[in-house]
Amino acid sequence: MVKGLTKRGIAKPESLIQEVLDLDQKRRTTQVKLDDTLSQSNNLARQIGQLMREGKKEEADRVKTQTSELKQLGKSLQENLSTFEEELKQLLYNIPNVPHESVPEGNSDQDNEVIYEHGKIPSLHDTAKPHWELIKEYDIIDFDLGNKVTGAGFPFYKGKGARLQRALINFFLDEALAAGYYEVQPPIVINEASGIGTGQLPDKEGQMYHATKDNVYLIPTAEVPITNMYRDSIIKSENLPIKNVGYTPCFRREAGSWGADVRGLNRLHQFDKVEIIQIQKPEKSYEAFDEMCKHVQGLLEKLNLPYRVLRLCGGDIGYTAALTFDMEVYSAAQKRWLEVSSVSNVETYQSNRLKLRYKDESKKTKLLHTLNGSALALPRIVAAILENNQTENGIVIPEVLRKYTGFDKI
RNA sequence: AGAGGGUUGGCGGAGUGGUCGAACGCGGCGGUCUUGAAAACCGUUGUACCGCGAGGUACCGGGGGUUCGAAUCCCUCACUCUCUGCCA
Repeated sequence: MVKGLTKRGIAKPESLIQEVLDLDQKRRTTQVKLDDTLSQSNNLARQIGQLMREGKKEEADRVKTQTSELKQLGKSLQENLSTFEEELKQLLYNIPNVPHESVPEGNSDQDNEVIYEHGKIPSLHDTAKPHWELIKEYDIIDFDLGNKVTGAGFPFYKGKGARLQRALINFFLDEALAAGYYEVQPPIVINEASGIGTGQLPDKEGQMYHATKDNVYLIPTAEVPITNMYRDSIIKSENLPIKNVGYTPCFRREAGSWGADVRGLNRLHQFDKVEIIQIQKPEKSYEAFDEMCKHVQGLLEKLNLPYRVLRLCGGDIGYTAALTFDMEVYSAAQKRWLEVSSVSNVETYQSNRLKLRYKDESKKTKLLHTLNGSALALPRIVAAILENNQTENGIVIPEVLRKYTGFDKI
């Protein structure tokens, strides 16, 4: 654990862990004392009840005098206990997940490991354009209109642009269904408890749109509502694994960093995504992880997009994840790799907060593992399709999408 | 948004101050009976924390209060339902 947290660049994991252990010890001894005190006063209360029923009022009154001291003690113990519990909770909520042993060390995305590459990087003609020029030329995505109606990062998709988008959503959903996922359409607004359940709160408070009047948040990913479906539940072993897929818009405030890297569709405040999630027994969660990665790779192969798979390093991996693979497609005109999917095994980090459990063979209640992955995030896929498939006389729609789009060229 | 009702164990649904963690029904699990199954009957059946264990403690939407004692009384918040209004 110390090693794992060090990979994340946490300065002194040892002292942090020691702090947690100390606090837990204090919590425990306090609770024992409290339980004992309560036990005594429960006994006295029972005695009084007994005496009252027998009509021995004076005796009951005498016993009553004994209770006040216990009550006082109980109260202060209770206060101590609550304090310790609250401190412990705060401490634990602010510790990220411990990375899987295969996670490489590193501080930034520079240190991520490329573990697989697929497809040939297309060589485009000299006049090839980046997608932000193509969308203007063909009038399929309109940022100016978005600026007018909402603000930066909220584009309009128009005509064949809108239809391409819809085609991709349907294609991704159908592929997931074929792979055994169960389709859900979750709410795209969540309450605070859900945000805490999947770990967006308190860590990512600033990244979500917050409707303060009702204290609800716009989802940054469908992972939040779809995983929170199972908050506070004990899943029957025979119903595992749970495999759900859902399409939703996603909203991210993404404060900071604007510039060339985030031009056009590369980063938006609102975007569409099809998300797959799995809930699986601990011993099988890494099988599920591989299956999910294969599924995502299959999608990219069917779309004929060159891609690579990265194993994220300790410095770049998300707060809640134990292991994350990012899938990046090559966007030929920008000459850049764009992240289009991120598959994570969160292990028990979320289930612990969600109280998401199952009964194992020996009928013990145990925490499940949760996994999530994009399959896929739309805008960058659109960007890559537009750029990679551009020709002198139009943009060629990938074969697999044509039955969804109803046209084969833009 | 206004008025009123509700929130109890996997589900339904009792319970208005004292052995209530909670009747009863359904469902689940185990058993008897049966060639097998159904029916019937008997038993069992929540979660968490502490403890080697016996056992103890907490939880009847959340938080607080009254009381020796609260599922039951009071305050407060949330959610939900019905009616009215508005509305895709």
